Amino acid sequence: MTNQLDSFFGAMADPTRRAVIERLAAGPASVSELHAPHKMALPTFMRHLKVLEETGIVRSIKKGRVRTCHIEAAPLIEAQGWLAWQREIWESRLDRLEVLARQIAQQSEGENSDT
Amino acid sequence: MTNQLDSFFGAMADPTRRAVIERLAAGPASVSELHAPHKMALPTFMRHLKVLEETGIVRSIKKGRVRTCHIEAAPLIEAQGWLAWQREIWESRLDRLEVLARQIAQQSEGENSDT
DNA sequence: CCAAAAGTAAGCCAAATGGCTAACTTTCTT
DNA sequence: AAGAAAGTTAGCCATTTGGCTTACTTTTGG
Repeated sequence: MTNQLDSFFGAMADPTRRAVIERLAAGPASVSELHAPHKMALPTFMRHLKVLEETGIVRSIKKGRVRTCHIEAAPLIEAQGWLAWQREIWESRLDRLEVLARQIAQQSEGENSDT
Repeated sequence: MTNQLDSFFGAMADPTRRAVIERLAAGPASVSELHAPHKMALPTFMRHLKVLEETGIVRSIKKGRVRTCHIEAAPLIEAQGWLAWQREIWESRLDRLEVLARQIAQQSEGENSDT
């Protein structure tokens, strides 16, 4: 995936990975602790963790045989910023759009609007 | 994908689709207009549009032979909300985490922290 | 020093994703 | 009525993704 946002959104698109984020938001945890609530095999789960690390959303340090993971702020902030930015732009003309959409809808009385 | 957030993040993970959102934030546009800046084949592009529609991020109405697309607010707002929520939780303890991480790092002087 | 604990590594498989072409439908425009 | 314009359908293909098992390494507790 090309840039920061690509990999970030890609990482967040999976429920397991979002659950890990939610858990880590409450504080750091070991791989096994993070794995416990998920019924998939450990190696499978590890790959989700790896995705999060490669994206920079999660960091980890290994002490002895235990790897402890924690959240990294920057990517989340960037993504939130992008969404906020988009929202600003289109919200500033949302009322106009609604009007426009309604006009088009009325002009096309008996027509398909979906699929 | 299970819930709203899954499909939303999934949709946003593709650069073509994000570009479409960015374009549509500036105002509605026809399929061909949206397609123009992208060098992929039309049918391929159409499938990106379809993903956006199925996710509810984009709506469209067809009048005559032209389909006009516009942005839908709700999903973006929900996603932004989720991110903001996460951020709140973990930012409230970020300083504590930094301290903790540093402690662990020091305890494990000559060890691997990655891979 | 030996076994359990905690990760890692390697490889296999099915389904989903993202790209293509070719052919078809519907709606203008002339 | 003919042809261009704007989508749409269908089907093909390569890569990626997300899941699994089996086997291995490194710590650590007894």
